[in-house]
Amino acid sequence: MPLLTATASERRSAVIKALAHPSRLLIAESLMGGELCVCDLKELVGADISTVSKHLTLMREAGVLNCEKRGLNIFYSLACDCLGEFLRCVDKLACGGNKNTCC
Amino acid sequence: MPLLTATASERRSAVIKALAHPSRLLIAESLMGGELCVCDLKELVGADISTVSKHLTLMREAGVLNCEKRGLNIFYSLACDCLGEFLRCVDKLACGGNKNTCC
DNA sequence: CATCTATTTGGCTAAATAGCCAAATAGATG
DNA sequence: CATCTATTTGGCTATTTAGCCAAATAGATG
Repeated sequence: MPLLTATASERRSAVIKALAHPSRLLIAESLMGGELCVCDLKELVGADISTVSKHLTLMREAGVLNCEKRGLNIFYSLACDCLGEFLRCVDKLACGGNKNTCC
Repeated sequence: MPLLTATASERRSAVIKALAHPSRLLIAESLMGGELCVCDLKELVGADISTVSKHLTLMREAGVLNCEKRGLNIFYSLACDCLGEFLRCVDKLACGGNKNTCC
């Protein structure tokens, strides 16, 4: 399913999904400190490098990350500086979590 | 995996995941206009009511929704008014989408 | 140009998620 | 209290996603 022909709603979901996996969220949070190369991110996440690469591809295709090749390495960075406010909302919700069980 | 004993990172991911599915995102967007009951949301989403109910349970357990029983109906509402800024960031990213394919 | 390094891609298996139907539950109402 | 309505739960199948390994690729370097 090519993202270029996706509906606005599908693209929104793809962006959110790109941040919904624990490893991918960790990657995004780490990139708030500046760009990192794939091998740095592999250390960070602690998974096979091919797994990390696939996470990065998914995030890039969703529009969340940019990448740039310099020398031997490929450096990934956040496509938008709004991640902070995104996470501020997430944390507000995550703190409350599970309190309401009326049903 | 009980959410009460989850790490902060797991709870964050659960919140984001709760908004990452197209039907669930639609539900959340609709609730920005005020609370709705399960049968309203069933119409909106157009899936089996049991499917909708499971989406709602997941969102509630993640902390994204609250619910309240009144009369025969159960009304769901957003647990936090920050969804607007959350989506503002998502849309910034969703617009850019897929532009960068250096690799 | 042969080789080395960093990264991606293909292919596979295991695990998680989504959706439907049928059955159970809880509370309202006659 | 029998029944009705709204919703949830259980159980199942199909689809999607995650992760590993091995192989391919792209560009840098001797």
